[in-house]
Amino acid sequence: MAIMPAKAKIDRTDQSSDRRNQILAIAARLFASHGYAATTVRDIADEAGILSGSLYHHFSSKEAIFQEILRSFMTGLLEQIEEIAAEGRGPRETLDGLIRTAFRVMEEQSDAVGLYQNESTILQSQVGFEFLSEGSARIEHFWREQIEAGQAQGVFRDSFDSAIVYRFVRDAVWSTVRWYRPNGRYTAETLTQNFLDLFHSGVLAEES
Amino acid sequence: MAIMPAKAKIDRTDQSSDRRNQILAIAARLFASHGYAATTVRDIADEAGILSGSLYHHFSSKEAIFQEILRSFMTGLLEQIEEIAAEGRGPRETLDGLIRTAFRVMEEQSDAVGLYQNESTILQSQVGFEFLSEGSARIEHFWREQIEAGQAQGVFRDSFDSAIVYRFVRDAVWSTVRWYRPNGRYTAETLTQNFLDLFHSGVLAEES
Amino acid sequence: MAIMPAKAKIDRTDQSSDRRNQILAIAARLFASHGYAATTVRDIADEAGILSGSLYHHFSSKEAIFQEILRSFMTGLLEQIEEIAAEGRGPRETLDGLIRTAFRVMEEQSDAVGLYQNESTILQSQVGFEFLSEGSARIEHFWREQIEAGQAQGVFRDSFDSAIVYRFVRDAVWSTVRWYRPNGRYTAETLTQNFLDLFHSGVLAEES
Amino acid sequence: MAIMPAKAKIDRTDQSSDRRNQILAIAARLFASHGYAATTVRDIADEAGILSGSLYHHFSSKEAIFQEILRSFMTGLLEQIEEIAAEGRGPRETLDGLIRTAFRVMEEQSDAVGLYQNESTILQSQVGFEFLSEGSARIEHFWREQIEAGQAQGVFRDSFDSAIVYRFVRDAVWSTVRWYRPNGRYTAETLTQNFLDLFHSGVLAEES
DNA sequence: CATGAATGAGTTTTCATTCAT
DNA sequence: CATGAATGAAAACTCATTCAT
Repeated sequence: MAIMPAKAKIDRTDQSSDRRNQILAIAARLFASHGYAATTVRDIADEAGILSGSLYHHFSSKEAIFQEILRSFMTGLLEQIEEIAAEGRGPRETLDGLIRTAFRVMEEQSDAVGLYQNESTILQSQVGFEFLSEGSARIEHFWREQIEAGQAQGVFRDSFDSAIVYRFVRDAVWSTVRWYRPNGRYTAETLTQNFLDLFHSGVLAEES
Repeated sequence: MAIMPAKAKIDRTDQSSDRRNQILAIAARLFASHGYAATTVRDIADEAGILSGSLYHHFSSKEAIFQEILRSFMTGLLEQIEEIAAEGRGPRETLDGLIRTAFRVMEEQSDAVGLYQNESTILQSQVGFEFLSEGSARIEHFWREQIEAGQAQGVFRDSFDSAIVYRFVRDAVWSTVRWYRPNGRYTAETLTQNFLDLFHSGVLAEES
Repeated sequence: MAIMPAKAKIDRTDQSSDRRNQILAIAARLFASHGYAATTVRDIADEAGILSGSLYHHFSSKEAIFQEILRSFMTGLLEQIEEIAAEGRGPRETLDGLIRTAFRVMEEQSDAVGLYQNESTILQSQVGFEFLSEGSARIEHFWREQIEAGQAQGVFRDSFDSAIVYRFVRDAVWSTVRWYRPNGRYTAETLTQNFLDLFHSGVLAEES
Repeated sequence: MAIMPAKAKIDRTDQSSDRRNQILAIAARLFASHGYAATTVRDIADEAGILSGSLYHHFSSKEAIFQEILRSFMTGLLEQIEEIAAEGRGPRETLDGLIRTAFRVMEEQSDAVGLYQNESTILQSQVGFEFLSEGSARIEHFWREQIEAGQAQGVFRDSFDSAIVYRFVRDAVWSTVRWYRPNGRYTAETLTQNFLDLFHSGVLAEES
């Protein structure tokens, strides 16, 4: 089962020079913290220690930077999911794996995740960002297959709708990026544990 | 137990004229769909059928419009929660009530909710928007009291952290605004049912 | 000798209602303290307790208010000078009288004087404000006649140019409006005494 | 005796490029002739041959231009006065020197002087323009020291107040900028001569 | 690669003025 | 007389982008 389509590595100017990546990281952080529209190319250039005009030696436009950040995030995410799919384990183990992965990605790439969380509504139908809907549709499809397989096998209760539950889970997990602070009160592992616990069993105590 | 502080509503121009409210509604919709920064005062004025400068007869700035939308949303939300608190029911019933209310508010004020979801990260530490953190802190506090009371009474399992669970729930519920479409495939009631089911019991089938 | 031309009382809407005069006084104060351009009609209306649009029931434009203030100031000033001229005293007594009068006017109509001091450069060649140059030319003419008469009579030294001295005196006197504070350290009488002393004898001690 | 404080010139963008100075000169002229508020950034840009937005490449705001003009004027003026103070001559010679210098500065920097004359009232208590009051207080202090020293030494008559006389002199001298025209009827030297004559001996002839 | 100067189209905001009620 | 809503023109300022050096 292929989550990702045939590899189509986009490399406009694939001089993955340090400079480029450094700028991408700076931009991701600023976009995530102030919003894409509210971040100016000068903000990015300032932090990179160059003049705003000089950014155009590395990227063709502000939007190109934005796209590249999200595209590489989405590509990486799909690869991770692909790996889990490749393991071919049962529905419960697979979903647990997806959830663990999501929390890990949220921690490791918090800027891209935050950016996606804040701008996705607006991006959904934007030209040039179709890869986002495509990627997220592919992920949703895989998730629903797993949920429905689990329900068919009696591993999961069948009183809920797979699409709805998927979205609740997805949003709850990714939204943590808004309040999770590395080196804060909680570790990503604690979040994962708590989430899986809630996900598996809900809040109610056994009513034996 | 008081969720809201003493009423102190002193608006500089508190003429809740029809025109004002009409403009607020237009602005809320535009801010929610394109983002605050990407919405121009001219967009708002155009939809209101006036010139952009004329907006300043009603509001002192673009940000003032933004603030007023969020402030009245937060005020209304706190009132709703206050009502539930006033009923003084048990933890499970109270939380169920809060969740039902949230879905209802999400449906009725989707613009304000969407706006809050998309811009909250950026607003968190913005001057003039402190009422958002204050309100949300008050809500979180009430939620956690209920969760912990339920755990103490044995109604809820005590294997999870009240703060973490609250945030998962909050984010999952409010995030629905991003994909829920009135008159779409799902009703708000369906969402509520599915959510409560998941919230109460998780996904796993009884392992008897 | 007539300082003023035939009476041409300007009364566009000569309802010298209290309201009008009240507004003129408010406007004069604001124009004097913040400058004409930096004072908005709304500032004036606010202080008058009405809406800015309502000002237009009393005056045809912002500039009309400005003109009326300066015109009535100039008219009054010319009348005062006329009176002194009518006394027909000698050059020294006449100039002393003019100086005394100027300090008195400066004290009594500080707003108009201040306004004139700050905006005169710009107004000099403005259409609609020709009465200012006309009035001030008339005053200068009278002054120079007196100075030159005094020099001819041997009352004043004749080592200086009447036009230059007139301007030094005029500017020194009127400029006091910028720093003189009623009820402050100095009285207008003190200023007058000091000025006359300096004017008459300069700073140097007798070199006997 | 130090008139100026320790040099602390730290400009954010201290590239005294030709372009900057050129723009400053244009702005000074326009501000002086039409007033600060009545001069638009477009007026300045037009004369500089660029678009109004391009001004912001050189200066952060219209007010910043204003400040820079006045600040460099005040700095230069204080330096000149410092030089005179350094000569350490007697009160009469020192004051004569200050007056000569003032007329020279008035001629050489008529725009800045005119600007200061027209806008000082409004600027007096404006944030960011404190250096004006500070500078002028320092100058006043030096003048009064000289006047009082002269009175103590019997060089000057002691029938007048040093503060009042200083202000008369200052205003009479600087106000000439409003009517003095280079290449006009009078030279700056003529003004200086007339002023010193009046300043030293007043208008009255010897009453032998 | 980077600078520094500029463009041009747009933004929010201001404000004198008008006018139906 | 006054209000309240609006106009319309212009203001200051922003910012992505270009380009000669």
